[in-house]
Amino acid sequence: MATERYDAPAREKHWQQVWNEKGTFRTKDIRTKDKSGKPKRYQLEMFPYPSGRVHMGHVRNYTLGDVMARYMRAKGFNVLHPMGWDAFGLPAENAAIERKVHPRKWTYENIDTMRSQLKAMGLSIDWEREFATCDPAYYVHQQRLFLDFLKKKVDGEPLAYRKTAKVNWDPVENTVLANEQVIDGRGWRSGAVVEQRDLTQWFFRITAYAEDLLQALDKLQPTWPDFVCTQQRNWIGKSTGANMRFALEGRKLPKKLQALEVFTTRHDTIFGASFMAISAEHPLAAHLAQKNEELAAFIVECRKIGTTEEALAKAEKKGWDTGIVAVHPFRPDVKLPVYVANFIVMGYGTGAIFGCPAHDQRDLDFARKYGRPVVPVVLPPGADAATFNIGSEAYVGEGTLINSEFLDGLMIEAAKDKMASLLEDRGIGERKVNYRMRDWLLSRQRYWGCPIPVIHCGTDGIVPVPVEDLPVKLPDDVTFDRPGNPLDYHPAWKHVTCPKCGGAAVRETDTMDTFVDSSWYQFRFTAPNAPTPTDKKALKYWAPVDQYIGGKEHAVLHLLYARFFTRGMKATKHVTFDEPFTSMFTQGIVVHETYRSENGDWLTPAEITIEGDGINRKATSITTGRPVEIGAIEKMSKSRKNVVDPDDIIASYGADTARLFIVSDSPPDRDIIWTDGGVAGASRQVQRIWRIIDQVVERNGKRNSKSPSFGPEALALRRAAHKTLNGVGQNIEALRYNVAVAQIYELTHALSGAMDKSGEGLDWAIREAGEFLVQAIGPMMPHLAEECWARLGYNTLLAEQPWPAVEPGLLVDDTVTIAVQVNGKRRDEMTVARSAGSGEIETAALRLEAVVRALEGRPVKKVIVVPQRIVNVVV
RNA sequence: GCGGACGUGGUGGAACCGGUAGACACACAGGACUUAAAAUCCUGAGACGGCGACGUCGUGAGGGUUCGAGUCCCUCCGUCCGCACCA
Repeated sequence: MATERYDAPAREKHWQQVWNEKGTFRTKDIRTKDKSGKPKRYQLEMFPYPSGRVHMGHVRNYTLGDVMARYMRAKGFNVLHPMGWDAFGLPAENAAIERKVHPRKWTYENIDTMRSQLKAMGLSIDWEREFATCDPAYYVHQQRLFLDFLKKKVDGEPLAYRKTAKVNWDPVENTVLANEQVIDGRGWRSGAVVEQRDLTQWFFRITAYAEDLLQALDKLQPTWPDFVCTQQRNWIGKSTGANMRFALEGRKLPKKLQALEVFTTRHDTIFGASFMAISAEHPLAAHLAQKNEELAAFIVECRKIGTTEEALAKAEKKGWDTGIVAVHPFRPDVKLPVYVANFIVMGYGTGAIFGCPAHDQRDLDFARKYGRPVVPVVLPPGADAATFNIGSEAYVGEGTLINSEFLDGLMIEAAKDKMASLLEDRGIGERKVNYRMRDWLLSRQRYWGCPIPVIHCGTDGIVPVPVEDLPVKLPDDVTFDRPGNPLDYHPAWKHVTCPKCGGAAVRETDTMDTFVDSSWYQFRFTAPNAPTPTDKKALKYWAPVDQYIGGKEHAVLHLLYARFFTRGMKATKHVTFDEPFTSMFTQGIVVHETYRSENGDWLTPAEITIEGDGINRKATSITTGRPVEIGAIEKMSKSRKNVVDPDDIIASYGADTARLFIVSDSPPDRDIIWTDGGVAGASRQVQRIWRIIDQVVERNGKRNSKSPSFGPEALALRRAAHKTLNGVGQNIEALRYNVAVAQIYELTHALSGAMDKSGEGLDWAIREAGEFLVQAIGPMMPHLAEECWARLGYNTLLAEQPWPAVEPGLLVDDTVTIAVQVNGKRRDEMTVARSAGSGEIETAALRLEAVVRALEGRPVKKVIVVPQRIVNVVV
């Protein structure tokens, strides 16, 4: 019996079945059934897109979350740990086009596959709360939220609204493309040159919360990764400055265009202004272009470089002199020529600037090219006003104002303040805060998404679909045999009667961006069957999510959208708080070596064998026997073929091995290199623990009896066991799983070391340490833990056991080993009683032979004693 | 260009508040068991010098603060990520 190998794949199926039958991980409905009075813990990982099969990134994500969920359950929390599917999206439509399979069928087949794969991982998930966002039972509530956002006004404007926006239009596919579908200015599928078209689109007014989303980051910072907070701050892009208006001269202009408004953060430098520049899309440019073909051509040219970002950043600054001039507001005799310039973006500020070349690099480049004057108005500290000159680099640092009349001598901030007040007094400008973030464009001209529940009526305009008519369901009978949005050319679906006047009307055929689906799913899990989007009681108990875990790639969009949506749902009375995720953790990716055959084809790890090690490692193709080049370690991807299928690992080694590999060695937030060697190592550990527990059982210690007195061996083992359990718990809570695993290994060493000893109370201690070991591995290797628990003679489930209480007295040793330094250099160490005082330690240290030798007879100047830590003898 | 993160043995990594750098693991070497191998167990190991006790050096580089720095401060180098003409 003792030498039997643990058959992980078989036993794992068994325990999964037991958990399933007993409903071990089913979370009780808080509204009716749970009366436990336990504190709650909501553990959530980003739900997957059902792309087809589970990949290692999923395995990592859900393992990390499951360890936390299982640990918290053992710690006495009432845990909510749900799973669902981010099921709308473009790949389903691509599959429909390429393989003639309906998006719904494709999606649900993938969900079935992936659900069974996730179940094989042994995740402690309440599968009864599962939902897919493509289910009308889910999106009906999303449509309701949309209608509430449509109605709700924040600062006088509705949260959902329509306006025209530029979209990427593929003239061959006859459809709108997402930015990532535009490659080098061409449609990814058709290869046609993409046009910019104006379409009326739906938006969420996320900018209404720009300031709040920014401010609240300070409160999230301690429990969110720094980089996520900084990226969100940059994305929101707050800048404080002023709007100012310039009178225009030189041509007859319509009233609206007679003044040019600019946004600036450097209103202090107005006396250094030497030109004005407006965007090619500015109304003034459009107006002038009507009667000027040359300008019209220039505008078209500007628009072209707008498609590739790389070119955009490097493109040479170009301008077109309109012949119009702006009057300097403080020096009426100074006229500033107005250019249409390719580096001014319409979407930011007012789409127009005044150029101050001395203190802005872009303006300087432009001024040098078009021969505009460069007058410094800020003098760096210590520089001489008479000789200070701008060369090829603009001065953007601190300093005092010069050449600026009434601003002279002021520091930049003071000058800005004075200038802003002056603008306001004169009525030609005002203080202004600008944000880079734009409103969230949620319209998608796609079939496989949540329909936007409005109706367009010739007489009543935009009419919301009445709540009782929801959901607006997607029609099933659609075809993908021609380009464009199937909803648009469906023969019947969009034709309806107007809910207001009863006349003929048409449905909105746009569907929602799938980021909408994932912006509130975390709340739906708290009451997945509620008749309203959220259930007050359930939400009050469970929300917000205590620990959210997911990929770094969602640092901005998904997390920012979810934060906005929570605010919107608060404004519409669906939730009572602002932030959806109390604590956020971003995991690293799974990477693997790449392999290429002689003719450059990528090969999968399964198609090759490797021999040797270090620089002698050689890879060979299994099918051809030819040498294979071992390439860089990269993110697992289908295109590089460096993928390992989780199913293969689970089938041959078991889920616990995969889970252990995921959590050992690499810190969860860093990238993890998947290697065969590492998997084999994890598998060995699984077997080692199984054997140790077997030995523990053979040893036949009893723990149910009263604790005996303990000899030194037993005491040492008990200390190790209690320290381990304590450390493992702390490290799991801090998501430092790799350190927790290392501590578990230390306990296995202590246990196997004690196994061939004997001593007073040792059998008892071995039994205790064995049980602690099983408890400690529970969150990470739950199947093995159940198997060991049963082997220890229990007929209960380990998953239902509380985390054992540690005895505080066993966490500290009676004696401590402290280092002894001479002049900061370690010379020896000594073991003293923990309670030893400074004087005692000092005398003992000075007596040490190594210390005496190092002193070389020199007089001791000072002795620094830090009890329990270190002694430093200074000479 | 701007912003962020990181840099520790052959490798992944550990080191709470500044207090014995290298826990734990992988790979490696030696040994035990075996006819042999696999599996398993034990031992060794940062580098350099020395038979040895031991000594010197050592956390990307340089400087600083301190009795004491992987940890704090400054400068530089490198890697990765995000944003990218944002006025």
